[in-house]
Amino acid sequence: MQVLLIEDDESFRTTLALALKRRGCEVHQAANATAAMSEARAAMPQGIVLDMRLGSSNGMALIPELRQLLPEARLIVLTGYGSIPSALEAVRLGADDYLLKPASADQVLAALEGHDDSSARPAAGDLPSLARLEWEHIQRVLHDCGGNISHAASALGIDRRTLQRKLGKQPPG
Amino acid sequence: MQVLLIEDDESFRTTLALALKRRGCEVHQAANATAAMSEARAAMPQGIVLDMRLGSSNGMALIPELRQLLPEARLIVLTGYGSIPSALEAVRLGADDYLLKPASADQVLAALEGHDDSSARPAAGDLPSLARLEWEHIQRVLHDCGGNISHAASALGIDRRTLQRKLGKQPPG
DNA sequence: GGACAGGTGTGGCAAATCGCCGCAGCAGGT
DNA sequence: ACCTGCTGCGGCGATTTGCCACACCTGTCC
Repeated sequence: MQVLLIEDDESFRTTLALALKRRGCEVHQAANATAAMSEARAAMPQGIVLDMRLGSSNGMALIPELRQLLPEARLIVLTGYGSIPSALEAVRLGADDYLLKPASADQVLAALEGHDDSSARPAAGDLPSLARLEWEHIQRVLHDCGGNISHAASALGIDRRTLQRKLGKQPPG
Repeated sequence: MQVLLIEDDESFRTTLALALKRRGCEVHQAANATAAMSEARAAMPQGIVLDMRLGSSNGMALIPELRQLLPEARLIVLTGYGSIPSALEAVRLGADDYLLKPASADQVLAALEGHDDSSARPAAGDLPSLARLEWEHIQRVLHDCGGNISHAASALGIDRRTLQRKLGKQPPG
């Protein structure tokens, strides 16, 4: 299966690309919107994995273009923070599925093959604890700020010192 | 506009029904799956608001039936705790939009009319503050526990007294 | 080189918060 | 009546938070 991986975070992209290759995919990579479109035209992949946040531009805008160029391709959106409205927007624009980072390579592959990944669908009665939710959100925002603790703290609305103290502790299990 | 409101929580249903009537809708109500289908056959509404959790049964299973009976109707899913996978599942089954409680009557009406509610869609780079995320999660879990503060507190992993104190304060803006 | 801005790690301290106890009231079931 | 479970409230010690300060490092600009 030919897969086009559009993702600006290089370490994450290469890791995922390697994992997909190991699972038998032929992987093309792109780090920005223009490279993504030219790669798509050149390779005509059957599967696309698209990050929502490509540097400054919005990956969402790429969905219709990709869909028009490759109507038959399987288009998966991969995003860091994700919300229900943005997920619905993505599928309205033509995406087939919508995954949250960190997503395992198996989850991505299952989405590319069109399987419903039941492991990602929480049971009806299971609710994350407050501490766990907080920790996951902190990790997401921190990664979103490129590891910049000061910016992450102000985005989270808490003191930089408090963020540092929270990061120094063990994640809740 | 004829609207069918399928929701088992009576107080929430009557409140929302009143609000929709005040906005010019003709509202039919149903509290369970069988009543919903017979009401749908009788009234042939143009709009449907469906709660995901109807007592013991799963509202998700109703979506294909309703869609088959009323292919032209606007079908909105309304759910208490909600997740991205379940939102995608709902639209795959034929829902048009997916809202989280607590949703204002204006939000519901906007969804019924097919407007994209931009107020619910965060800008691409905007990240919710920790306090806001915590507050929303608390509201969700609390509603999911049927308003039972003790159960919600233990589900959240915090003390009951702490939950009471948090609830006594204003939501973050 | 020197000045400067921005990010990070560390410490201290008052104020706010949390966890945990108790108590009383009130509804529902036996 | 009795017991069980949920709720609201107060208090107290332990923990956490917000906000200061300071030193260190890394670039950039003059």
